[in-house]
Amino acid sequence: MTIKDIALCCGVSVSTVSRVLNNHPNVSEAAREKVLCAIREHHFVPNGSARDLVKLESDAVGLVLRGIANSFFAELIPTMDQLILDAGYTPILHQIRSDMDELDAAAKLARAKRLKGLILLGGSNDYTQEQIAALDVPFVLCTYTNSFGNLTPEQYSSVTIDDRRTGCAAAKLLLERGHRRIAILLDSIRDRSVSELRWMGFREALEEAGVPFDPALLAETVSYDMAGAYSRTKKLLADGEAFTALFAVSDAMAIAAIRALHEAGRSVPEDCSVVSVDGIALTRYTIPSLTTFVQPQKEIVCTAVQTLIDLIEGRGPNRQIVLNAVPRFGQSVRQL
Amino acid sequence: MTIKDIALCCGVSVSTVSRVLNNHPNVSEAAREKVLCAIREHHFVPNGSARDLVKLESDAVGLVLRGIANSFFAELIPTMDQLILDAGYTPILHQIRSDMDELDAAAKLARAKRLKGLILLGGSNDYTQEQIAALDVPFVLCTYTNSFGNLTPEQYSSVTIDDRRTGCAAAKLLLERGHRRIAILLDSIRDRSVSELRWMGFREALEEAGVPFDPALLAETVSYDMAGAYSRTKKLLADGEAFTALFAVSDAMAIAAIRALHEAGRSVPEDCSVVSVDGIALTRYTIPSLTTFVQPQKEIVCTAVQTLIDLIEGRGPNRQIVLNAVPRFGQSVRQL
DNA sequence: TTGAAAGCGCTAACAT
DNA sequence: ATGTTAGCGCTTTCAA
Repeated sequence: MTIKDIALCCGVSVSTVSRVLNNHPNVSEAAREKVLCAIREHHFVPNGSARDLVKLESDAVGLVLRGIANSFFAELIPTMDQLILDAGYTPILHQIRSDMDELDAAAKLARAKRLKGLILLGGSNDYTQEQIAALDVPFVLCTYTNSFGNLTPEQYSSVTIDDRRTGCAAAKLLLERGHRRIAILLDSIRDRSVSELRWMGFREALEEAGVPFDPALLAETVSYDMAGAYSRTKKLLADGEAFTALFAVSDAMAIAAIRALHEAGRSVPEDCSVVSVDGIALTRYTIPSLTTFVQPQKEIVCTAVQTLIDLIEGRGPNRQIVLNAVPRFGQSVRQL
Repeated sequence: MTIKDIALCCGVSVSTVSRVLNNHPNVSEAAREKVLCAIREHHFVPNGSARDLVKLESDAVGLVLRGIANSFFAELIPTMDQLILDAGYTPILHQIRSDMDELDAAAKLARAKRLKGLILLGGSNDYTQEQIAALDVPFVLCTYTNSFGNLTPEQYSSVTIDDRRTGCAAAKLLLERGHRRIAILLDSIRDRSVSELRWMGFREALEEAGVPFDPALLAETVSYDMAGAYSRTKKLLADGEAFTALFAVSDAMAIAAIRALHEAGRSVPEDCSVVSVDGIALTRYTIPSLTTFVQPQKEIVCTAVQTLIDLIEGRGPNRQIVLNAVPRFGQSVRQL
């Protein structure tokens, strides 16, 4: 069923059908009625590819998401979707597998679908000039800080919290409460992701406080999921190193860690304090509720979308926006 | 940048470029090399719309998801994606807002994108013949049971657990452990969704056991999120009706309820047992871990994809598959 | 108010 | 092995 079929069965030309489809003014009531009727009757929906092809301009912006199962990002999507719609654009969600290069995927997507812009959620922190150059549409990196110094501010836009500073603040929060032997649970200290940055901040804070860090308290997981965090914490406990607090780089990891601690007979916060980062909805409800550095979801979303729209509509230069993650005090931390 | 530009700058015709792009055999090494080089240099990516338009057949199957933030469904997506790819098709994720008609959205999507098939995740349980008729491609309803009897088995395929029976089993599990005053936390008892079905099973079990249900123990939330479940449980507690157990129709709701109980000074399972449905990854890690009726995610995904592929490739008729949700015993239930 | 026709970028049949 | 060309379904001038 094509526009031609509809035209045929209504005794009008394709242009008239097209006009009706696009709410153009110059169509007689009679013709419009006839066409609409045929459309309803045949459940006709115009072919998107043909439509997109013929119009040089698209109004689509891509949302490239790494890992749909990551609650923090999943929680951002609905609002982001809505804001993009409100701005008059069409959001296109695209999730990519964790083993793929998100910038490459995004660049291809942008070209293949003629996107107006891109928002990248949850990528790495270490992009090369070349990778960035491949993106020929405006884009905003969500949760990226140019911490490895490869890019210049003119080259990219970003909205993020300061991961390093957040790691630092988390450590300080624990130090201030008397903790000295603090374990850290993270993905990897050299994956150029938030893990590495939060780890750097964490180390800094300890150093500044003159507290030596025992490498035995560094717990790197293999995978970024709860199972990995759980078993790694088990191992940490089995190794027998003493610690009174744990910093987990994500809420999900913290929850898995708390379970491991619990099973080892160590209550949180009585026997071990736990602090993490993200502030997903769940953390208000767990027992104990989590003390976590909340990423300002609403602000992140608004700023990211606004920045992108400004770029698309030529209203502004690339911007790097760094927001504050503020601690929300739950029940997972205690004073020593 | 189009295929024509590449052709021009390589001194070949568009067909040669197209052949290279599609790995066709009859291209000389020299030409292929030249073209590939130009493609790399210009970061050329063929226009997807033009491609899709020209080929009558697409290999796309749509995954229509209601609510990306729902962990249960979010956890299914990656595997489903992979299985679809393995079968030689291209998955297209499409999330729709909760206030939209998912069948209508799916039908439009199928026509607009010439989809080969559809998998619908997390819709309602009450579709009309008309709605179904609008779908002109094979489809599988994931978590649908024709419980309101509008459809005939020839009309649709589905993969689901038996929600009614699961509600029944949940109630029985609690009854067997001596509970008589059991509260139930759900979305709505008349939204034609899983809530209503699980509620029906729950009532059945009570009746069968000769245990009268106190309407004061029916807790309907306004929204399907944790905040709603939390405040509704608070209200239930404030109302002062006694109950020794709670059945929550989803894990997320159970977790929120446990927090509300906890804040009211009632521990789980000591002062109140809690059982739920879904078996999301998280439930193994919460404290207490949840006793929950686990939906067999892997089986659901495999069966759904297999059924769809069979339908697409004309290998089978519509099938309705009902799987078992089996309880996984956590720490949230105790014997009275 | 309407229709005829060009062309969006690509693939594939056909011709060379 | 390579080029020429006819559409895919639609929107949009332009002419009537």
